[in-house]
Amino acid sequence: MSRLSKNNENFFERVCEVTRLVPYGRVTTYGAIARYLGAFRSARMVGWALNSSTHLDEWVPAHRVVNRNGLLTGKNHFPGSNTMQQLLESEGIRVEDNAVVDFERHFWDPNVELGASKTWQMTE
DNA sequence: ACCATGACGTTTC
DNA sequence: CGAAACGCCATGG
Repeated sequence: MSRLSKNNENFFERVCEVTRLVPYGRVTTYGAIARYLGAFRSARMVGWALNSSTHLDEWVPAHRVVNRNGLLTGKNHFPGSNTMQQLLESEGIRVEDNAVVDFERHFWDPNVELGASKTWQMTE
């Protein structure tokens, strides 16, 4: 956290908040969170924020956040060897080869679930 | 101030 | 359909 601009702090906090809102047994993607925060182009920053959140005292279900392919790309950053996978499996999510099985079924999009889809036509 | 890196995503070959 | 390159934005050296 050192020298984080106000804007960054806001972004960081929102990322943690949204991640905490992910229901039990569900997963979301970095892109979905980024889009929900209005920074679709900064999907990488979501991972950056979550990475920083790991050292926070507040528990953040970062294991429920995967990349667009449903791959547990961040599992390498969790303590232990496959903590992320174990956490997901303990929630009823089946993981195979570092990828979430039936990813679409477990996918939880904040833009849809939170009903903030008013910013849909932002593409054009 | 510049270059290299990263828990991503999309486009191009 | 699979791999590579590019783009984004912030951090670290």
